Amino acid sequence: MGITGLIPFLEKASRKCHLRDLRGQCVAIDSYCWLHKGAFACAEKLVRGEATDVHIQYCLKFVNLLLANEIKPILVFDGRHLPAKAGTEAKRRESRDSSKKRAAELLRMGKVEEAKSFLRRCVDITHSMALELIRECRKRNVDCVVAPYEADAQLAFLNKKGIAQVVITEDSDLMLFGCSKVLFKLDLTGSGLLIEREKLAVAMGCKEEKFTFDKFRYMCILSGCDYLDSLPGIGLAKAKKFVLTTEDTDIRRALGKIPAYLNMRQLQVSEEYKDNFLKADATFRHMVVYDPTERKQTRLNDPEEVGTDPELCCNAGTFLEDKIALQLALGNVDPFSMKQLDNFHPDDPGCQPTGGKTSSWNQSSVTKHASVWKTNYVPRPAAPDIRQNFATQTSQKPKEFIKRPVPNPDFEEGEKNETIDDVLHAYGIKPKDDPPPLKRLCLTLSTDKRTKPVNFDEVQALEAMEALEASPSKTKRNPFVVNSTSSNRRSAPADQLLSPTKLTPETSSLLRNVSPVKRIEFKPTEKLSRFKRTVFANEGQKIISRFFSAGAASTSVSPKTAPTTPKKSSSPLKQESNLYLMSPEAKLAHRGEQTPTKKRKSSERTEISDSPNPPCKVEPAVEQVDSGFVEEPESGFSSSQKENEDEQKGTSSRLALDFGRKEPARFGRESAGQNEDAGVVKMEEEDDDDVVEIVETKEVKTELPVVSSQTMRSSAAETKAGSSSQQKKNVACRRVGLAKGKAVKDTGPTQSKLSMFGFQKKSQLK
DNA sequence: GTCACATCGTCGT
DNA sequence: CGATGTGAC
Repeated sequence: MGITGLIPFLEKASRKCHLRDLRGQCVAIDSYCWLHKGAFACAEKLVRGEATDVHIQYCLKFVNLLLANEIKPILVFDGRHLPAKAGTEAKRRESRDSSKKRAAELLRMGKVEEAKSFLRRCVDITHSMALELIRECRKRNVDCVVAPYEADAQLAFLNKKGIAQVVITEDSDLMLFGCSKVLFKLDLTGSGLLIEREKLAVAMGCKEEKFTFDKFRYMCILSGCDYLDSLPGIGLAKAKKFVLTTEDTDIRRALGKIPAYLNMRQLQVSEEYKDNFLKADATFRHMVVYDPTERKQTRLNDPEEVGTDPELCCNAGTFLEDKIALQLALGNVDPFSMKQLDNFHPDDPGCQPTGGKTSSWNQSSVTKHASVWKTNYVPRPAAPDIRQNFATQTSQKPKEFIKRPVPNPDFEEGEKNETIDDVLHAYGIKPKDDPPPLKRLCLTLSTDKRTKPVNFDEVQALEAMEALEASPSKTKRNPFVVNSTSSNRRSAPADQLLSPTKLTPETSSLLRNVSPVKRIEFKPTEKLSRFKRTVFANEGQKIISRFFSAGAASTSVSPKTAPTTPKKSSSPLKQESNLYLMSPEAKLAHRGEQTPTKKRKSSERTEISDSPNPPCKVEPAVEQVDSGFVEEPESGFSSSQKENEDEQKGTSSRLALDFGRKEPARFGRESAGQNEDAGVVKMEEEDDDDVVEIVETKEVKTELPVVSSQTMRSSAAETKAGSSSQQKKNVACRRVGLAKGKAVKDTGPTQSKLSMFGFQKKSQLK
């Protein structure tokens, strides 16, 4: 939920920012945001448990964008749920569950487009999705950290510790956790909205000397946060009024005065609310996080240092033993089941980056950045303006924020100039030859030539090209390059290395025994709005959908693969009904038309490969997981085109139950006690397993018009064929975060993004 | 002006 | 998740 309305509220503390302004810095990312947005592009596949990597590729686009701007990314993932958030999680699950029901109902009614919108809403980001992304990052030497609990606190910790100078997220909560710089709304052009802690006082309309970060945090909690609902009738505005009015430093006592200060006589502040307020506050301040450099869990802030009653930290998480904590932080174990899914270890010579399979745009896919997971990792020094922030913070709240650990003499002279630099950047003025970061920060206005506005596209193109051709031999300074001869880094003594892993193929194959079958029951009881009924009343009969293109037949499917096979719930009788959400492949299999192998014709492949933007194929999700499942030949992940082609050819061999092997999007919990009903989509949980089986009823299917999916696809193919080379270029450009080129400037969104970039200001300057 | 609530969009093509 | 619109005070 975050803090409702906080981002607009902090408008005065924010400014437009482009990634190029963060060059040379280290950025920690709330990866959930990317995964969630990426999952929209392939929501149906995810919900149905089909293999897809669209969401992963989407995230990698951002990663590449950061790399192209010479930024070191650290991807941070959510870990276990805090007890304090159990309610929120339950609500979300409920919401997903109901979306799922409505989607199924709409599908049953043949309203596919409507259903899709609901399918999108019930996608859950699972840890296995995170792990897919983590694996891709590992190949590229891009750091990932799974938070013990919430990614928010972990991000703040990396920021506080000086490991990451900026945090990228969509969640306004990050500000509460005390991040110094947070970049919101980052898009694929590289621009976003930067909110700085240093400017919070301005945003709150509070004098600098009267402002404390506590006041800001109290305000946010009062207005309602994830850990505590607000008092009725209290939002950000009232909360602000209160925290700026009260002089009482004892927050508990102050809370009692809310009704008086806000003229809300009817308002009651119970002791319970006060307790919960203090607990929520402690949760924000002291959540358990992971320190990758120390390889142990710690708290975001030490309760003792700030005098917080340890009792109040009851919702801020508990510590795990170091070894398990490391496994969790590396992403090797599922945070919920704590099952071991992988056995990556940064010290293991067998686990070194191999380079990810990427498009031709990024040949050198292994970054040169120093990994936080390497022993003796030295956090990069913050940029001067960041350091200034920390200095300010230190003077305001000595104990809450520490100074960056490693001072760098290179930065000592640059502080004043950065302000000028900021201004120049803000006005879109940038030197053509952007000097290396460290040097750039030391430039003065008088010595540089940065007076000529530079076309944004050109700048980006230039930078991207530079990044692409970056090689160790270039004279260009890359602040992240690991220099093995560097004196401030030394090899870790062998005895310091943790034993790579105790895992054996046997112990790590926790999926070996997985034979999942989930069923869920849906009753088509919910009603559509009158409007929707009107709109779709006539359309329903014409809807063309691959959901319904697989023909009739409903022979039972016997799972071919798993050593342990789905059992009772996959009885032929049950499988016979409900094919609504079944993948096309599954349906084919359902019809008994599967072929043993899925061999793609090279001619089909050619079209894709020759495109400037070939789908980045990645390794199968099961690659490093000894799941015990039989590996599909050449299955891997496939582009949507590939899926379609397979579907078109009808040569898919995927079995109905196979798609459960890639852990499908998690569905909401089964609502208990529902009766079976005709045309009901069902899921049933068994042994904590995650294979989802959703099938469609015969009866309904016969009511629905089955339209050749060939028709659809041929029209799609026409569209494709018509794509010009310019379009292809545009696509290719997007991959590395370039603006599309002049022609594209005319398009609405791009234009608006360009104008976001300071073109307005430049014109004002004239 | 402020708040609560419902609804929509997030991608990609 | 945020953004937006609407209706209630």
